[in-house]
Amino acid sequence: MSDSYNPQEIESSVQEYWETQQAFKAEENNQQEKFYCLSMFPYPSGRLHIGHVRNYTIGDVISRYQRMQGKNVMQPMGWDAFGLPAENAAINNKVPPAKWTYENIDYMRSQLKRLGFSYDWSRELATCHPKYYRWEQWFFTKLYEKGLVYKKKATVNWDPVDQTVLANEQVIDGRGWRSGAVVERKEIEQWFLKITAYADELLNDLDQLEGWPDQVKMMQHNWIGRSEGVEIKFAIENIEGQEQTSVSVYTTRPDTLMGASYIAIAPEHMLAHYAAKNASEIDDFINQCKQTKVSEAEISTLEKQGMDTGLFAIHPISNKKIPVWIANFVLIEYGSGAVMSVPAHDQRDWEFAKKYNLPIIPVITNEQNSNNVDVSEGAFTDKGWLFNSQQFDGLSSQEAFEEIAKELETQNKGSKQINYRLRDWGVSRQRYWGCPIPIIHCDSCGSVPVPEQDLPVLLPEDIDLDGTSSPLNKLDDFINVNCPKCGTPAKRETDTFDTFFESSWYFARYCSVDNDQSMLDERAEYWLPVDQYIGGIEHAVLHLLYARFFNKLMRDHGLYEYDEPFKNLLTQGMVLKDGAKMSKSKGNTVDPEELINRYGADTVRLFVMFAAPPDHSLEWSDTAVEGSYRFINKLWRMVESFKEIVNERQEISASELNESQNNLHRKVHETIQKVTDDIGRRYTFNTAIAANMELSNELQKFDDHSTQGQAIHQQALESIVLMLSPIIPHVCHILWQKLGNSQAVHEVQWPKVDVNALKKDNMKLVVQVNGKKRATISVAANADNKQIEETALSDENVSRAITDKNVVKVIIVPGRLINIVVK
RNA sequence: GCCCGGGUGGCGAAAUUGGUAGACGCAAGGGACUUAAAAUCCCUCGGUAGAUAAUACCGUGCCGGUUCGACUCCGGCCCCGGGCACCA
Repeated sequence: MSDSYNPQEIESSVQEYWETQQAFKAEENNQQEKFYCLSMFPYPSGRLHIGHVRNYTIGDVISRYQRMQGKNVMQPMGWDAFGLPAENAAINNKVPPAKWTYENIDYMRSQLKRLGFSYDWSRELATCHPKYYRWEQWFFTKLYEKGLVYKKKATVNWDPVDQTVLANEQVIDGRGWRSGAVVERKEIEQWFLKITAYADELLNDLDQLEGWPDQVKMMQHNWIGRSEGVEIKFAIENIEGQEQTSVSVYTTRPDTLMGASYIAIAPEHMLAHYAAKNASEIDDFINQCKQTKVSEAEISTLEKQGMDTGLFAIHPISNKKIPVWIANFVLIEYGSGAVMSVPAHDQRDWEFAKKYNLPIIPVITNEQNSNNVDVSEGAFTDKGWLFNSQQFDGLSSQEAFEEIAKELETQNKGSKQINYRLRDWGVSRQRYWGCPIPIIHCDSCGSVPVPEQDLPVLLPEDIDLDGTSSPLNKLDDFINVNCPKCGTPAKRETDTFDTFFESSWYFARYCSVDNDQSMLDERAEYWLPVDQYIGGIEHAVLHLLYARFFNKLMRDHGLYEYDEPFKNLLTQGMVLKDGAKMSKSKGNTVDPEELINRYGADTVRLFVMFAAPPDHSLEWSDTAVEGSYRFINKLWRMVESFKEIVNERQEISASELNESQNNLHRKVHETIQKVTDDIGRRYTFNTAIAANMELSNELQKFDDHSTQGQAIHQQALESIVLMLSPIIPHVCHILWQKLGNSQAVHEVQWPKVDVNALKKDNMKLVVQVNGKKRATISVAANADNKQIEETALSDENVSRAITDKNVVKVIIVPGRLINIVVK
């Protein structure tokens, strides 16, 4: 009697086995090569979605594969537990965010366990727990002492009805999502981390990251955006007595300076406020510009609008007067909040100048000693040679860069400067469900960090939320404290950290998760850096840049020595259904739990790995899941029926194999070679699975009950079970036992390629004539080019294709094809 | 708007360094087994012509180029997706 495949039964029993054996508990061991495999931890939103399943299956396959390669593997899991959704749930359902979050964590943990991931659960962490966040509060106070933290005004989305700050995603068509009020930009005091102090290192160290996709490195490179240019000071006319009597601009194209025809400033610029004092239409315009949310995408897609301030700037070289305009697309956050506009040589400036009838002064042409450039249809943005530029005429753009910078420096009106697009990291959030910023505001001492012995600053958990302002502002017990320095009554900071703060260092804390005496310890030195990090491509810049930054901060604080946190990075694509990202609002989600109930975890894991390579987006298909289930059933039956014919384990004797045994033997080792490369190097799990399916198809046709037949058959089945065990671990655990093995499959060594088995007597070559396939020929594996050519030319189809023509040349690509070029 | 990806049969995909386009799977059609169904097994499966053959031509978003040879490289365009600093 043979058993039939019952996924529910075997999965729970295998999971129980792993748990009682503590099979995946990781311990530091200097005798063994370590492998730290990390998947981006989830936000505990309530239930796992398919994107999680995909991400964590990839991580688990890599972990199990590396374990079979003999590595000491650590794969932890935790929860990115602070964030907005908990507050929304609290408002909607009257349940405190902490309760909601911890309940979600419990549920999602049970879902992860049902999927059979090989996590070391003893290292689990949740960022909303004081045991975790106390260390980031501590670290923040250390950064404060080092001068890497400062306070400044920054813009937020303000809902004037709910009296609350809104996240960008809470602003819909310019209105607050709850109140429907038109949102305004508002400036408030916030804490910043000096990430710009590390801009050069963050940029240069990208070169070290050989295991990162070029795409991600390119995005970070462009995000940091290092540029070399000149900062130029334009004096403002008739503005004596004001705080600011000039305006600074930064340009990467000082060679176009003589073509500057106006200055554009941000609506929040000090000069804009000055100009608005006596002109109500300017004031109106500034207010109108405020009614847009704080996002670069939003601002750069706005219709370009501007208003003349009536002020004039003095051109630093020509001393001519040029007007100062307010423009809605100039960002106060970036640089000095002002730009010099050269409409002839910048497309955006050109469009603005056309719209408002401002002068367009061409000064660059693509021929030397010419003044011939057409800017009637658009700006000429290439570099070239100067004209119309006084003493700089005839210089190349590159020469002019130097000469103009020198002239400005001499006159004390500007200097060469390196600039970054990267801005300092604003970490303050005006929200409840986050880590309290450990600062106390004292009237006489200013901002005072909370002393180490008073940490953690606990977030009060039993609260009500109503959607207006932060509840921390209303908790007198929380706010009213004595100043740690002078002891007089003071106020506690009520802002919390950006949740990126927590996710910037969790990778390190897993190593020392139980340490209540310090943030990290020597165990971090053993495990770090992360050998393989896996997560969504949507994190390519922000999270991954902040984590790299935090890593350098921790290194510079002596917490450990490594420059970069993640050696290898795999960015997985989105999971789509009907061509759109799965989301609750679109109603196109698939609940993995239902699939597990129906088919078992192995089928779900197999499908998500088979449907597409990990970095592609994955198009969900319900029917295709059936196919994965069918394949597992087929594999099960193959093992069952093999057990019926086999008497006892037979050993392969290579010299005794007949042709079909030899062919299968070769196929087994070709498959091992391919699958090892696919999983170990290429991360193309889909083709690794396909190769195993191909081998299974051949094996199914193999009906040879002889001694050697059984030996080859056994090896083929065992190889398939071993190679698929990282992907479908439960069923492979059982099948491995059924094949007569006592060791647990996750502890077995990965199969090795026998190079002798790969040898072939003949090879097939394609014959092309003028690049078109005309025939396939078979020649001896050691045939020389002359023999290959003769065989090819004697082929019937080939000779037909070249009749009446002259052979010009013959190209032979070893082992692949032969191309006969004729005329 | 800016930065980064992607586009191949009815569908998901494969083709790893410029060398046989469509492996593997899904769906579909035909057949075997069965009283029947499910399950399983076998066959066909990019298009056109041809006889369900041999074979020929066309075919990897569009237009053009380089090459003996282009899904792959180059130039230009169209469409889709990700990110844009307070979603995570």
